[in-house]
Amino acid sequence: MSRPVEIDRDRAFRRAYRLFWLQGYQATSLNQLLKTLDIGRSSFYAAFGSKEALFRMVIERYCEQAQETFDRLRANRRGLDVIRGFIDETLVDISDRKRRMGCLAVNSVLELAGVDGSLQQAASDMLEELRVELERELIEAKEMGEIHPGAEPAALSQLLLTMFQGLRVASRRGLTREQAAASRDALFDLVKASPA
Amino acid sequence: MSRPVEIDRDRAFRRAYRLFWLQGYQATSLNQLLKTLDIGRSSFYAAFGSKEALFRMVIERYCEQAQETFDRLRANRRGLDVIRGFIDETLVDISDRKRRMGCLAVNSVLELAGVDGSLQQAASDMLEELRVELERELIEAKEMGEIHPGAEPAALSQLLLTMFQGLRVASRRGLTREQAAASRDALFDLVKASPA
DNA sequence: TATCTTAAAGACCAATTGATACATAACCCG
DNA sequence: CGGGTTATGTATCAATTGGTCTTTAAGATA
Repeated sequence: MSRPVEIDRDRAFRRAYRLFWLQGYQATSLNQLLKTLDIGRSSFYAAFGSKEALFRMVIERYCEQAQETFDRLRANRRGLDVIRGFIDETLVDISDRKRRMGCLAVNSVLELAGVDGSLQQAASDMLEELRVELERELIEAKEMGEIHPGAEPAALSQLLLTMFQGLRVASRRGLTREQAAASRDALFDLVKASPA
Repeated sequence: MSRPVEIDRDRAFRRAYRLFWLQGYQATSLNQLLKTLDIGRSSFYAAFGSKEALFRMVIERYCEQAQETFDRLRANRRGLDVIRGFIDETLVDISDRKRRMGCLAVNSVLELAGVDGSLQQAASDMLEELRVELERELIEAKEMGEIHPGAEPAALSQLLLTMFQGLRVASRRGLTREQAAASRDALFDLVKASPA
């Protein structure tokens, strides 16, 4: 039939994923991508369409990954433990280098504000999805009696998301594992106490 | 002696300030700057040195502005009221468009992570300065009995800064005035309650 | 008025941007 | 062993990037 594909698309995608996450969209040039993915220009465009299209896929994949993490955690936890697990996996129990990368969605929302509205929206949507997941677990936590019976999961999820976003900024500023753990604990003290 | 300056440097600077804040460093091209500042290339380089140098000045000015806001607020408030005033002025009582711009320091910390470490550091330093200001007022608040006598201003200032950063992200995502006000109130409930 | 100093306009620069076109090469099938 | 099909390598593209350099112009002083 034809010449077979030599390129390891998944491998290339994973590298692009990491590079975009690390540097952001604008700061990542096509040449750097080609070098990092170790593929030629033609292969790049054949496989991914364009730099922007690839970034879109990366964002999408990032969302799925977060969803998968939630689903996995829910297999053997419930309520606040799910949220705690998510924070641990994304903020505390990771290498310093990875913590430095922050959250791709948060990074993108800020970087792309004045560049590409629809890309920014995609990133923003992901954060809203995260909030919904948080709310879901807060509802569960309320039923389980983990949090105050008068607490409002919707409002509380908003507060949690804000804290999460703030921690991701701190993360990029060099938050240490110890500080991350302390923030997590403070966060949970706060969730359990609210409303006073 | 010589030909007199025609350029309104302050006016140009103010425009650059706003443009960088709105779009970020990378997304703002030199040509767009020249058009917006309404000056020629020569005048630009004579007045500001380079795009990067100008951005540095903008960041610096942004820090001063925040300091001035704090100083002004302290003229007739103390403790938590200073913090509340700061939040109101930077997050609540502003136009939707301005709220959309978020915080230049937060934006820059995320955008410049993979671009220019020293620029990023400058932005990050500003946030640390903000935390120090918050801590100062929390100490005052503690002496005034506004917050729990067992509260630790250092830790609480960290929490506040995290919330602040998170709100600035939310801000760029389109937080409304009402949501901002609600977040502010939730924040203060939390500060007064802590530690439970 | 002639000259000196300096500001501003704009031509020009190499380098890089993301992207395309075309040529080449690899493989399957007949 | 060709032909057909498709993947890859490379030359090339116009546009834009931030920045410099030369020229022109404006005023002050002598």
